[in-house]
Amino acid sequence: MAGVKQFDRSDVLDRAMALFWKRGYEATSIQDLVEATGINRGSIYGTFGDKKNLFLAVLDRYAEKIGTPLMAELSDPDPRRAIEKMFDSIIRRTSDPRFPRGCLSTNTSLECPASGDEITRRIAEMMGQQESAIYRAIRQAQVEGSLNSELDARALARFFTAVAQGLNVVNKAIADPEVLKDISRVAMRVWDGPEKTRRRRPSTSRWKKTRARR
Amino acid sequence: MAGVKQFDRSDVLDRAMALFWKRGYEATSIQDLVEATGINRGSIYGTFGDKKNLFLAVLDRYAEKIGTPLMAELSDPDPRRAIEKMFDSIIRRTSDPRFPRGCLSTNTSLECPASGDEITRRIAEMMGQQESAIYRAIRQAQVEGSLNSELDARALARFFTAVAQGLNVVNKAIADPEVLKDISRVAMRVWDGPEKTRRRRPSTSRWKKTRARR
DNA sequence: GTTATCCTAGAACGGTCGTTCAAGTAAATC
DNA sequence: GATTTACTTGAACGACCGTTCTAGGATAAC
Repeated sequence: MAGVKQFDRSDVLDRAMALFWKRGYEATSIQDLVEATGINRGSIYGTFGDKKNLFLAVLDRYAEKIGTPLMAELSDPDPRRAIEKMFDSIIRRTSDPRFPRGCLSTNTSLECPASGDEITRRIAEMMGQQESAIYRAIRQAQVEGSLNSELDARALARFFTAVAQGLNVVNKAIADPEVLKDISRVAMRVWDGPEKTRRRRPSTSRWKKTRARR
Repeated sequence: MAGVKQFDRSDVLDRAMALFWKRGYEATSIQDLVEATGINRGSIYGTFGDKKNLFLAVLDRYAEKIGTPLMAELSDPDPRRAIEKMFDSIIRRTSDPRFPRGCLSTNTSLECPASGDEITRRIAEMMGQQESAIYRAIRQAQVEGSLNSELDARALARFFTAVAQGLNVVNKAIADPEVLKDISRVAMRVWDGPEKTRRRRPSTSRWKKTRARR
């Protein structure tokens, strides 16, 4: 058995993803990955480079398999429904035993293996994409007239992004979906609060700026 | 120089805390701690036991130095002001160069060095205390009549706890306090949203239950 | 002043970390 | 069928991990 790859790249990434997701980046060793994926050390290094590069490939896979479907929930023309669906999707995954707790990128973000490195940057980028997707959903509804244009779309997007992260953190600590539903339910009340903060001049997401600044 | 301790325990814990906070649990080695604290390996093991026990001592110190002052912000009789102050305190710490990014317990919670171990339990407990403190502030205002008793105090407490965690996550990724202020500001709108979820029968925090279940 | 006590200092432990490499083999190419 | 190519395999690398241990010296007790 040689000369041709004995494994499927995506399959290996999925198994590696499960391990990193469950145990974290630092705590997952190459030996663990060898055992979990079934392929040899040499093949891992030959295919992905080193541990960091493997993890970056895993992050891409994560964005594709978990992130993209999550953003797709935002496609509902009613932004409230859209964001509610996004939260529901997060909460639903919580109860699915196929997935480890929390969120791979949130987990790794806080683990922070050296600030300012490529992994941290990549994760900040993913968070920025999430905020942007929410922002677009809100803005579109405002342009179409179905949502009050006085609302500060950027602030709302930032808020819902933070709540999503909060859900992931809480979920890591406690399993009960009822807690998460409470959080989501209360968060949904911000739409028509009385003190509508004045809309500011349009500003881009700060995520990218931060990334460039480092 | 022997026969009597050459270092101050709290001082060592503070230095260890800074390191764990900045780098995370797994990524911080005993050697790093030796260099940062200035005391010898033998003294660390003699005083604190092993790495895990040292970290648990650091967590206690963290609760004392960071957690307690944060909870104290909740003492304002107006629960809205109380929680606003708590958020402001988190955001203020963000801009203070003396403190590393994020929150030590949130960071470590997601790093998760083996689910169900003592560290994880201890952190879940700390989150539970935070939720309880918020809950008490809300309930008291309801009993005193300054806050609508129809509001679901438990759900609100869970929500504000999650937002606090979300602030910590976002802050780890981006430095801009304006983003955090947006999040806090929007979160404050939930107080008098129109669809006041019905108050449920009183229920204790789920944190402890989850803890016991493991 | 002697003894007992407790802390310090740094060498040393076995184990595991991420990574590399030489040897071997099946498929592809001609 | 010979040669090349590409992947697998498992041993081996040095470094560093968390932890232990021994030697030695300053203090406290008597």
